[in-house]
Amino acid sequence: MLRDFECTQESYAREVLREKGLKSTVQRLAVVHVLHTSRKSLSVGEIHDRVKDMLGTTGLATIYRTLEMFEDLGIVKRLHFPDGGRGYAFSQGEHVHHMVCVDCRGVFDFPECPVESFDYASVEKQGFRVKDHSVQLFGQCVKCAEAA
Amino acid sequence: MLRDFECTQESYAREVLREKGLKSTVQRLAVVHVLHTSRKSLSVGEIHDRVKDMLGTTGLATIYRTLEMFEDLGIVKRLHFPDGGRGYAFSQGEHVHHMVCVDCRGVFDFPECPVESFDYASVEKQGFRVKDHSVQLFGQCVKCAEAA
DNA sequence: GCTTAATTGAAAAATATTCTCATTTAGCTT
DNA sequence: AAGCTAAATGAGAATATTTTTCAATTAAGC
Repeated sequence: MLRDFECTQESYAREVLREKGLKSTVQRLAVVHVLHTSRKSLSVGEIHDRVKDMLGTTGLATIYRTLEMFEDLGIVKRLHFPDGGRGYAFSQGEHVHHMVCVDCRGVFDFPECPVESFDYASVEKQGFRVKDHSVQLFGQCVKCAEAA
Repeated sequence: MLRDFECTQESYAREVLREKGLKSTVQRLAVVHVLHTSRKSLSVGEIHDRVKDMLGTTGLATIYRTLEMFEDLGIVKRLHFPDGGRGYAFSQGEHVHHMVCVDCRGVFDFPECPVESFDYASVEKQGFRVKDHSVQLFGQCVKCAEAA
């Protein structure tokens, strides 16, 4: 049961939490740790299991609450896979997009935004006011491409 | 209990189904009808309710099975909302992206692909082989913007 | 160290999704 | 238009997922 797992990402999370007047509980920091040390995105159940490994008993509801909160705070990103599955990935900073390997669910960031330069004219002609967007690339990472 | 609801979209679905050797059941065609006549994306429950209105009794499992199949066939698109909700929208043709109104869940197509011209170089430098992508724009439609 | 509001855990409740299998039906074939 | 057959459906059980409730615990400021 490991408890000292503090590093950059945990400090970052602490700060975001403090700014919002939220508490930096061991459970929350453990979620950050689990996510940022994982190369691949994790399901709620996987996160729960790993946090339990770190802290001993931990309620599943806490994981759900933490993930929802972290998503609002921009600390984690929820990913949607073509097969309908969901995964969570650590995501420091605002505007980062992700590509995910559909085989291993590995997550790779890319900071350039493919939509940035897109001309919304045709869209806004319909009166639609664009406020946000989500972009995900799907494919295979090196390892999985080689394995296949 | 309406049963003659055949029009372009239903014919299209029939054709796709026939090509794959799948049956064009009333339930499947009803799902197509419900989706393409709806301006907004619908949840599984909403689709089920509306199909029941059309056909009388209809099993929920059938709705799930149909939606999964239609997604594979490219007839419907599953959308993911920022609040975690999911919705389904009719989506004739291959490469169409959607913007969704976060208030009314209305769906608006746009055929131009914002990612099309994106240079994957930085991404593929990492060895990642991009095979597909998902793009969704979030915002407000005219009506909801005015109402707010 | 104390205090207090925020957070957690555990279990129940509410939802959502999948599975099973007997029955029905679409799409041939004749 | 009746029969055949594999595919599809319905009903409900079984699972899985997510949310809620509330008493007990804990982080953070004093």
